[in-house]
Parts: sequence; structure tokens; C-alpha cells
Amino acid sequence: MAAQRGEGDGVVTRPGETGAEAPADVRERARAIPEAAVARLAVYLRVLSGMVEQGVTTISSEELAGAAGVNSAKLRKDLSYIGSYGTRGVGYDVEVLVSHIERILGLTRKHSVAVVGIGNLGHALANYGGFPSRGFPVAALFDIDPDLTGVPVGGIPVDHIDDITSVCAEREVSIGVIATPPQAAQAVCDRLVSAGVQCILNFAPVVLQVPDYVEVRKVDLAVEMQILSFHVARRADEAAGDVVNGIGVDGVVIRP
Amino acid sequence: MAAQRGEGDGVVTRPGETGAEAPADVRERARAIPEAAVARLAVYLRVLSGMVEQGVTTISSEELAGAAGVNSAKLRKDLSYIGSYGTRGVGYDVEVLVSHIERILGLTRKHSVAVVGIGNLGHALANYGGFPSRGFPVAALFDIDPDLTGVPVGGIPVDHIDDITSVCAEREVSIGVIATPPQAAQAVCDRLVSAGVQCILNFAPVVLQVPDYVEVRKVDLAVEMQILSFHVARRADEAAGDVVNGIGVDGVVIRP
DNA sequence: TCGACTTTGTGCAAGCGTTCACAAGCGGTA
DNA sequence: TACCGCTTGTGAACGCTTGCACAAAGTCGA
Repeated sequence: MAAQRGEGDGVVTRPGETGAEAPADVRERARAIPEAAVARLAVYLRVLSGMVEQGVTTISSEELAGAAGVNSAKLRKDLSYIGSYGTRGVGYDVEVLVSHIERILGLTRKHSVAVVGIGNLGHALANYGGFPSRGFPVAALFDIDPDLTGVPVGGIPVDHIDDITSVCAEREVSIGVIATPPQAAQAVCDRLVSAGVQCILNFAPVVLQVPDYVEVRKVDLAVEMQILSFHVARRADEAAGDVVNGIGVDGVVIRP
Repeated sequence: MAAQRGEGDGVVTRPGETGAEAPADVRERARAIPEAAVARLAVYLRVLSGMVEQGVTTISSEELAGAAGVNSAKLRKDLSYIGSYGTRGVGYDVEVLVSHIERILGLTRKHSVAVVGIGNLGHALANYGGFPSRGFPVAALFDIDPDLTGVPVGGIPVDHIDDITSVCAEREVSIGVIATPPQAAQAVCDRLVSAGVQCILNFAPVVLQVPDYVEVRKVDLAVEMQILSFHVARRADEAAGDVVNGIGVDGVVIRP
């Protein structure tokens, strides 16, 4: 969800001027896409990529929505944010849709990734095949431990964190991934920012302080677990309540 | 919305009806907490835990909100969902708040975790110290590769996935983590569900189909990257547009 | 060419979640 | 006790998201 962001822009889309400029059109449209819809577009893209491999050429909103786990009306609305590329009575051309979503998500450019912190998670990320195949080559690895520097991980050499500015500039890193212990996260973040990185994916359980122009997304495993824990507890309480009150509630199943 | 207001002041349970049953009150309240607020409560809890270690005993909504990266009004509303445990003119007692949030999130019980798929990510999760220390002991590891079974990872033995039902029952696993390749994810999920696991954290880039009573949360790194990519693209387009139009927009900084 | 059928794209209303603004309540002080 | 300053808790307004329902627009067969 919306992590920590200053979302203060409140930019007004200007209705008049769109006239001749196609780029401007894309730009205006991209700006208007709700954050929640962007996340779903990425999911649609993944599903569609699978469809392409299966040789599917056309798909209806109903089918795609089912495969993506969303309501079909929502899916159509999401797609309408990026334009009208469907054919009524038929559906969407899979390849056309893929290319438009890729364009909107900015996947036509390469986004080189730097991973900082080569511990367990850093290793996993460096070796994770899902990034390069989706247009996010891991171009640099950093750690503070001198013993690690020089030894390649997953085919990528590890640099010392003190070289972060020059290496990031040289390899055109646009996304930084923080996989360090929490104590080091803010300092690493500051270094990434001053190295010119404007997008950060943070795995450390810390709230990062960044300038407004930097985009941070966080993945906190403990928080995810605790959300699940909440649902376990809620369910247990419901069940306990039902037993106490002697009232059965429809749809509540404890064990299938 | 304005469901029942929590006028039960802290210690004293409401004198009138159902004087005996505090649990029912908690249950009703827990059910009404918005999903988004639950996620933030987990963040507040982490910040508060840090405060406890620093010896802080009291904190105002403004301070806590700052540390958690949210608006103070939102924080107060979030806390109001779990009850009124602050003191006007003073703030919140840190330890009291910690214990109440832990109770609401169900952290008073242990939630044993099973990790399925001992690849790069599975290794990282098995070795990740953040889970046990937060009440989520990793109690079981599974893989389909017979060569891996028996060899412990992070001190935990790896079992074969065929034994998932008996092992999960025996070790009272309540949360399953899927860290397998995407092709295997749905099958693993089905097995977890039939083993009685009702909460699943899914790292595989697949939309899982599960019965209604099963709670799934997904962490998709590629999706996170693509959301960041979208913002990079949007920003680049804005910058390009500004140049084209010759209009500078306040607050847009390309490189600090 | 026409009509039946299918599916998109979207106006609109309902539902949530966030933010504002302020009365209520508490501790400290004289 | 009475007052003052500070902070909580929350009604109410606002804005974003979702889901419905249907006109518009296309295909297909006769």
C-alpha cells in the first residue's frame, strides 16, 4: 500500500492543451493513474506474459480478471486508464496489451538495480532470476565487509559501500535495494540518495527518511506475518465467540 | 464506522451489560479495524519496541506519528480502533500501548511458520533472525528435492514435501510461506491448505486460488520493482514535458 | 444489409479510508 | 478550587476506489 510518501503534489491535469502532442497525452494519462491501479497493471502484465507463452492471442476482460484475481469491471477500468485498446465483442489482443502496459510502467527502458547488503537476503536477491528476465538487471552489489568485496555473487562482483557513488553512476543504477540490518539502513539510504538513486526498495524494518523526490517502497516480512497473525486471532476469537454464545455463523469454517 | 465507541476506559470494563465478557468487546472491536490500519499498527509496534529499549516511557501521538512516518491524526484514529489508552495532555504510555497492540495483533500466541521451497529465498527466510525474535518461530522446512531433506538449514531439518500434512499437524504450524518456483506454487498451496494451514505468505509470482477461509498475502518483488519503474518513467516524462513546454514545475527536482 | 449477440468503456452511486478541526479531559499551578 | 495549556479522541467532510449497470461498438451468420 501507499508506504511512506509525501504525495503532496496535487498536480491538476490540464484538459485543454493535449492537442497535437502524443507524448504529452501519455504523460497526462500516466499521471492520472491511481496508485492502486499501477500495482494491478503489473499483475495483469505477468498474467498476460504467461498467456503469450501459451500462444493465446486474444483475451476477454472476464478471463483476464479471473486469472488475475480481480473483478472484471475493475480490470476494464484499470485498462481504460492507459487507453482504449480492446475490441468490443471480442476482447483484448494480448500482445498489444502487453506492449501498452510495458510502456506505461516504463519497462521499455532498462532499470539497473543495486543491492546493498550481501547477507542471506542479499544473496537471494543477487541470485534471483526473476529480476533480469523482467528488465531489472542487477548491476551492482555492495557490502560494508571488506572480506566480501571482490568475490562475485551470482556472477556480479561485490563492491565496497564506500564506492557506491562512483559505481552507481558508472553503471547507471536507477533502483537501489536495501537488504542490510536495520541499524545500517538509514545510512545506506542516504548514500544511495546522494549517489543519485531516486527509487528505493527497502527490506529493512525501518522507516526511512528521504527527500520528497525519492520514491521508497518497503517490504517488511515481520509486518506481513503480523497481519496474518491478526487474522488468525480474529478468526479464533470469532470461533470462541460462537462457541460461547452457542450461535453458529454461516460461512465460518474452522477446519474443512 | 461509528460502530460502538470504545468508551470502556482502559481497566474498567463497561458496568452495564455483559459485565463478565471482555473478550466479546475485543472481538467486536478487532473485527472493525480496517485492513490498512492493521498494517500500520504493526509498524507502530516496531517503533514502540525501539522506544522501550531506549527507555522512553511516554510518547505523544505527534512524536510516534513522526517516527512511524504517518499523519498524527491517522495515528490517533488507528489507536482509537483498539481502545482509548492515552492520557489527554500527556500522551501514551509506551508499554501499555505495546501490550495492547500485541494483544490485538494476536502476538500473545506463538505462530509457528513453515517455509516451503528451500532455494535462495527459502535459505534466506530460514536463516532470517527477524522471525523468531518477533514471535514467529520457523518450525518446519520443506522441499521436493530428496537430496535436501534431512540436511538442516539454519538449525531446522528439511522435510520432504510429501510429509507436509503430518509435520504441520505435529508442529502446530499456523502460517505457511511459499518460496517455490511459480510452477509449483499452486500445488504447494493446495497441500498447505489441506494440511490445515489457514494463513499463507506467498513469494511466488502467481495468483493463488484458495478457499474463502484461507488468508493469503503476497510479496511480489517484480511487482514492487515495476511500481518503482512506473514512477521513474512518470518523473522522466514530466521532466521531458517541462522542457518541451518550457514550464518549470515547483518541487520537481531531477538531480539534487 | 440486417439483426442477434458479445464485450468494451464509463457514468454514477455506494463504501472506505484519510484528514480536518475541535470539544473533552487531564496534569500542573497558584 | 479554579484556571491554563496541552493532547487525546472523534464527528464530519472530503476524496479515492470499487462495483453496478448499461449504452456504444464491434463480430458473426443469414
